[in-house]
Amino acid sequence: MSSTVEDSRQEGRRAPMAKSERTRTRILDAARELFNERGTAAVSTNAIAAEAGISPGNLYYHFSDKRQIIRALQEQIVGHHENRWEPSSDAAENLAKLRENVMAAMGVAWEYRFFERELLALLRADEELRAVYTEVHERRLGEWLRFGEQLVAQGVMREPGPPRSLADLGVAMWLIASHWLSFLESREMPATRPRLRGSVI
Amino acid sequence: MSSTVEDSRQEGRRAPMAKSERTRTRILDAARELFNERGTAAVSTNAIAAEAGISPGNLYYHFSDKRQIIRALQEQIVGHHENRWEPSSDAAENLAKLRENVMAAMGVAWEYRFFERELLALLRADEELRAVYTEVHERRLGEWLRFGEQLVAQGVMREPGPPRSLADLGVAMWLIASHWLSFLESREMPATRPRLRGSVI
DNA sequence: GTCTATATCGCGATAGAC
DNA sequence: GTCTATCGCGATATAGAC
Repeated sequence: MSSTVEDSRQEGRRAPMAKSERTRTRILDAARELFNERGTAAVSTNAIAAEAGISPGNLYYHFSDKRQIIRALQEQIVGHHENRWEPSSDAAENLAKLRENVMAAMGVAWEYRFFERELLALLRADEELRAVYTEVHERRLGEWLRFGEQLVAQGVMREPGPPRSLADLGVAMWLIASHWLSFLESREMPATRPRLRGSVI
Repeated sequence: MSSTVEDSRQEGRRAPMAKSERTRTRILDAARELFNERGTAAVSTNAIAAEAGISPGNLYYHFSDKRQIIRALQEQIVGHHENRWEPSSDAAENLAKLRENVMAAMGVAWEYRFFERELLALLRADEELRAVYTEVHERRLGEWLRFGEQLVAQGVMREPGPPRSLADLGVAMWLIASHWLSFLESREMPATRPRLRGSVI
């Protein structure tokens, strides 16, 4: 369920949802689930409504468009990645944080795996989506770089030798983190929590 | 164009194609191109026919189904990966082969990037596709393992320390090779040949 | 082999009742 | 806010002429 990820970084106690807000959320959950299974293009708004347990028409009260649904899901993803990678002056703490963040990134990548998968097509089809994506990832890579430099400075990690850079390492880690669980799934090894833990070290 | 990949492993001189065969090939090329751009579900058979320069009806003379087209593309992919990873007794030769194969894998992954991207959805939607996929990848991983063990035995490579194994390393390399170019593309750094070379070392 | 024409279906999106 | 009904469109797949 969505809760696996949902809980990790939200405020401890959630404000009671308005009725409208709850429906909106159920639509997004349903859409995410179906997108992951079949891909965005193969999922009709009708199917989303059915999965969410509402009428087709009602869906259009909350979202003007399928694209709007995808954009809303993107916002959720961005939210999940916010405010990690603040480097600490304590080396052990940073190492723990590194592990935790890679785990978290894997979890998010899994729950929203349709997004990484269809990334290029999605970005091509929606300029607004692309704008947000580029901006966020620019920022994220910068954060990772500062964090990585700190790790190197603290002797927790060796800098990769030329011609490879810290940025390259970041990219490689990002690629692995975002696709590892999907890979397991494709090999018919269902991605369970313990398996996730086992994947990180 | 497709030739980038097409040429790499085929017999030196291609037999002259029958008219039927040529149309079939043009359909597959068109489909691959469009699938990569927009994703399989978003591409109609009409669009494929148009891109291939034939009529919608004609397409159904050559393929009974969109699924059949995808299956045919899968066969091409499998063909491109056949007969690499035969370990040699010469260490330098193996190292060169490792590089060459990673490059080649990247190239294929790029030309057929829709396939990796939509993998889970595709496998879920087509039992036959899944059967071929599992079988081929089982075999492939075995080949890589024997190759990797040879590299270790020849002192070209260190075995990763526990709890990571040679198989894990293979998976990580596979993930990177299959997604690296797509990643570059998503960052708006178009994947050119030189960039490919630069990516491998 | 290839074309044009067409039947059938399901999707996206809106209108209007409750 | 939510539903049902419906319009218009485009997609798949087939039929039949050339």
